[in-house]
Amino acid sequence: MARIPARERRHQLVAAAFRVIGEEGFAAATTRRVCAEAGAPLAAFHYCFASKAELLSELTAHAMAELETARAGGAVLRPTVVESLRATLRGYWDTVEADPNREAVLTALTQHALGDPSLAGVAQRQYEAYHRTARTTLTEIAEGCGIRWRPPVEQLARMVVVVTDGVTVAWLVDRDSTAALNVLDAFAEQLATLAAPAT
Amino acid sequence: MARIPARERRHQLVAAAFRVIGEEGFAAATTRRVCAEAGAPLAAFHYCFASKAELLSELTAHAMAELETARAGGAVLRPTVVESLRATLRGYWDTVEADPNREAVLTALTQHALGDPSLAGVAQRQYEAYHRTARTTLTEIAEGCGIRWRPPVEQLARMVVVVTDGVTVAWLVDRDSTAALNVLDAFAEQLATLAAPAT
DNA sequence: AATCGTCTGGGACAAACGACCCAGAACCGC
DNA sequence: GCGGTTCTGGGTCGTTTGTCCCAGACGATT
Repeated sequence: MARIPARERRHQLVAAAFRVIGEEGFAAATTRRVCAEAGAPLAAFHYCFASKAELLSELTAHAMAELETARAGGAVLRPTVVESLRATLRGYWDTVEADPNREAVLTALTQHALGDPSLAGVAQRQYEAYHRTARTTLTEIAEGCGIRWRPPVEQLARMVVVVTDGVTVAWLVDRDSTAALNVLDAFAEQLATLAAPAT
Repeated sequence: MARIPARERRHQLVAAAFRVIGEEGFAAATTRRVCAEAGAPLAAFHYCFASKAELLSELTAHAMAELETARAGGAVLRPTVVESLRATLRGYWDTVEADPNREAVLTALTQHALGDPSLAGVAQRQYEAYHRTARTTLTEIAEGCGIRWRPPVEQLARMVVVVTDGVTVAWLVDRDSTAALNVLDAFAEQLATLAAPAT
């Protein structure tokens, strides 16, 4: 087995855990399974991490960072509001289809955090991050297109989170990309009707 | 320990598993934990069920039956389309708040079924059931209000599933009932704009 | 009251898990 | 080349899990 510095091993193990959870669910992510996926000796696990919880903690941070770059990278500006919304939502969607595992892991993470009291707050922070990126993206579009949002941005942000999340979960189940894009496009049009001329 | 016929024990165990999964997640639902929750001896488990998988299978059937009655009981008719949609969505929402565990179990079930190949198709059937009930409810409203839906009903049904599912998951995380109702009401108004006079 | 099928009680079991340990191989700066 | 650090290999430990077993207590039927 190749000798690999601990720092790099950590990343390998996190990435391996990411794949395992994404493909086989949270329960499959045992220390042995993760090490096998990473091609690492079992001893490497507790050499790199104090405990399994530490791996999970790092994985959570990693997943949320990836999410932030993916969803916040959004805000694609176009001449009209509808087109901007559609392009932005489609931009997000591209990142989902490009790496379905990321979303699978995030939903698995949410689910797991909801039941485990020791992870209380993790799911909340996750969704606060969702709302925050949705809010900034909506504001960028409003400024870029020279409009303002009629309802409070918080409310619109929640709608965005609800729809993107719902679309993603539905797609994870049946992998119907056409239906997913239909819903997102329809949502873009509906959202656009909530724009008003800037004050 | 009271002597209880096997048939009744089965129901007790299923109900106990339901509570455990809803409150503590899928991983907590061990045979011992479920029996303890049901107040049953451990031996009762494998006397009533051939395996844990059989319990899970029965629990899935039970959850989907509950879901069907809850979501399909919908279709509250009002003079206008908007009001009907809003009342129907709120009717569904009442059942969510009345029994949050049901939804928690269903999302946990989806998540679990996505990873486990031996449960392949369970999540798919679950979402097909969602779509079916959404479709019939939308059709009922269309007939009741004397309108027709401009886009294909399948597409609208998916939107309904996406939004209700998304709202539910978001609420399970932060329990913000006001925000949930806001989104549902806004969605009702948006959906109503997709109605056209009957042919 | 004797009998028979039903259910309980208290174990037992192998497997898999997280965690730990330590001798020694590989690598580094010197 | 040498010494010390870094990582690996292969094991062990206690716990928890699903599953199984069986003697015996119970309840209904006769």
